[in-house]
Amino acid sequence: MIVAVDCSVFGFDGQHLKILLIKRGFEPCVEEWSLMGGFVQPDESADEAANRVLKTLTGLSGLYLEQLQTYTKVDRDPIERTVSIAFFALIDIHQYEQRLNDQFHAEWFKLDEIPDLIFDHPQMVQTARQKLRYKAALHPLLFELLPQRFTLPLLQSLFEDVYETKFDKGNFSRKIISTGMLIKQKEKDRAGSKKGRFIISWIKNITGRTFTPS
Amino acid sequence: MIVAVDCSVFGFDGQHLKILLIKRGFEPCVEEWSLMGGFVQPDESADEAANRVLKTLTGLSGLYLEQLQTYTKVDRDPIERTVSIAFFALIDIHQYEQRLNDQFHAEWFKLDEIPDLIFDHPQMVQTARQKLRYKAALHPLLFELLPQRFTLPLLQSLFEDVYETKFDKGNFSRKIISTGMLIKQKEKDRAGSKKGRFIISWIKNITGRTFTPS
DNA sequence: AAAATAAATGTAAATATGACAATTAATACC
DNA sequence: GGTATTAATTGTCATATTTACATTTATTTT
Repeated sequence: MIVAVDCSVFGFDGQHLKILLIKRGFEPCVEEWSLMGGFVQPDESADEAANRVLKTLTGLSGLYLEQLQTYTKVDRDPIERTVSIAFFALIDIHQYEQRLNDQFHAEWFKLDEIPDLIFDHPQMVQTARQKLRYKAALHPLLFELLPQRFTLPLLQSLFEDVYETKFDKGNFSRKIISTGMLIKQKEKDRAGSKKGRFIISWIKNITGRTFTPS
Repeated sequence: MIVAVDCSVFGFDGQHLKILLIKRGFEPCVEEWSLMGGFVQPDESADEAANRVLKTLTGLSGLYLEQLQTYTKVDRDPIERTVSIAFFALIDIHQYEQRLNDQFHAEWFKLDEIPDLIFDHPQMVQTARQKLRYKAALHPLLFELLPQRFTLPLLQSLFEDVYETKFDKGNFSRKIISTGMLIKQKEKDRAGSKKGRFIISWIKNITGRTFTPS
């Protein structure tokens, strides 16, 4: 039986949460859109395979990567029996090397503009979205989508896009700051603002802190 | 590559949450304890394989079954490269047919008395426990471990065992009743109680209700 | 100086939590 | 019948959290 991995790669361009899809260059289903994937090799685990695939696609290592679920329907791949271990990955979209776009015919899509996908990839994407919301409500996760240095309004707009709602500015600020995960920098980001927004960064691997936006 | 399933089967005997383990009757690791598992056949999905395995082991169909995670370390099986899709199942321990015990050398273990297990099965069990707690806090799940008809004190002792803590009787009752999922029956269970406890049952598939015990 | 806007702070109602006490009800046992 | 036992429900109260909305302060551009 063939074992594959498929990755839902999320990014945030400052406006919207997006997902990275590729146009397949090989059979079956050439020229159709799909998640980026690959086969698990004899000498690697699924995590290693997913990391390898992501490195190839994005040029980045050490991305936030989480196993989602394994898809095993008998006829999910029309050619040969394949089970696919689905992952989702979070990346700082600005670190993504655009030159790789051409090589893999990759493109970022807004989540409400996703084209038809092959196989059970639509399901994978849906499950990935659900899990992202579910988990981000309890764990500091969405920071992975931002640059190391960002601003509070940007963070808020990310949360708002992920949860498709608006949050109160004051409450959001209080809550997010109370986690103790953010470090306010001296500098400001002056782009498109009179006063300028403080740059903040965050502490990875803080133990045990969880939060939910209000 | 070989694809297998392994199931953490949970039951509740009225006192403690327990897990069903088997003593392997075949190589590798004969006579060692392990989760019940099996190989995914060419004509079945992993869910179907898990259900088949569970049917064989417990005599029961339609158990609550949830995919956990897939384990893929290269050398996890010393004989041949095998990936294993881990599941956890919840069963009403009283429906379990004891006669199957002998056939599979199966035994129920309290969670703090689990023997050494083969391969990465200890990890699977740990992940299953975590997920059970995590999910049961937000979804009506633990009912699956009880008979169709049970009592409130029994439900509470189940929660207390799962979360290894005590809950306030009044608060627990208010909270659990406020979900609207319970139906109080006319009859009572008189075993070991002066007054007798009302039999209750629960409504499956109620939409969207979540709860956490206090 | 005026306008803009980020960031922080204030406040108040509504709701939830958690601990504990008290009451009511049903039944077994003497 | 009376008493003990325990299930089930209800009361209460302090505390914490959530949510909505308003205000203040600070910083910078024009």
